[in-house]
Amino acid sequence: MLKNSEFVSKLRNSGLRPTKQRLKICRVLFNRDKTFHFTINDLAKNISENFNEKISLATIYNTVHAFKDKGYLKEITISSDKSYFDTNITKHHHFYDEDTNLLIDCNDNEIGKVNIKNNITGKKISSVEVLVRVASDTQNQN
Amino acid sequence: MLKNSEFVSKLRNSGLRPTKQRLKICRVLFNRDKTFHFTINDLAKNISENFNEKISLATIYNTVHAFKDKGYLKEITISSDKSYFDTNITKHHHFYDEDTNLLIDCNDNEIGKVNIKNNITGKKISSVEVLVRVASDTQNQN
DNA sequence: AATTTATATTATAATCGTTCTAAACTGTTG
DNA sequence: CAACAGTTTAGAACGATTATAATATAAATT
Repeated sequence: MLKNSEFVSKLRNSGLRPTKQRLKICRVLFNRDKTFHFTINDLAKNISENFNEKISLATIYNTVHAFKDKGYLKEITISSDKSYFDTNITKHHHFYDEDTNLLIDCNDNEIGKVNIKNNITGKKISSVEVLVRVASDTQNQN
Repeated sequence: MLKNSEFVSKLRNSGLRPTKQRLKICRVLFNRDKTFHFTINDLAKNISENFNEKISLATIYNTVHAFKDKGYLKEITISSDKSYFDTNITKHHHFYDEDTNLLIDCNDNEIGKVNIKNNITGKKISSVEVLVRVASDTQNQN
């Protein structure tokens, strides 16, 4: 629940000009109680439905990627044709419900720490991500 | 290191006709000592470079997806624009080297069992996948 | 506050990977 | 070997994303 002026400084601090479009997208993404998952398409739809003034699709792509590069968003790839963004940028894992196509955040109550015993020599771990796919009992398994 | 006749029955048993193209792809994918990771593009390139007779790209897509659906291949999605297939169909996890774009299989010596304490109510777990991204120490982290 | 400069936005075109199409071909069955 | 269903093929179509280049805006400079 940030104020507009807070978004302005957040953007300035990361070298992004606080344009009308970026501030609007900030409000849509970060002016909330809870974090959430979205696709570019979800976001574009949300904006076009809830505001009279439209934002070009190219700008939406640019902004989401800029926010991701600055660490304000995380990208979660489910399959080659499904990419979600997450406003929760803390380390966490996900359930993916194959019935509803919904992502659900996990916390330490659901998935214990992943124990990495040996890393590749000379490399540093940049992230560890667990994806648990779930489906209703009656569903086909693979 | 399977013989051609073994591929023929393997295909027949899963309801796939053993066509010339599918058998050639079987030989490229499964006539090896070690399992490996590949992209559709890798495979198409491999075939066009190493055989005089070409296979249509559509057939390569169809075949890889058919093999995946039959459980002879696993798909590993790294990011929205990178999808790999794995001829190792056992349960295992991966390191992804961001410097070289190479996938490396993990076994239990590298990553311990993932402890899923609570699943979503009414759902069954269809898969659990861990992806550990690594990069050289000097690389930018995110 | 006007001017200059750098950066961002826009609509549209271009691109790329993948899937679709429909005609020709091949494997299988009787 | 005839008939049929399944497969392959080249090329078209598609959809998501990125590039383009003109216009607009923000910031820096005067």
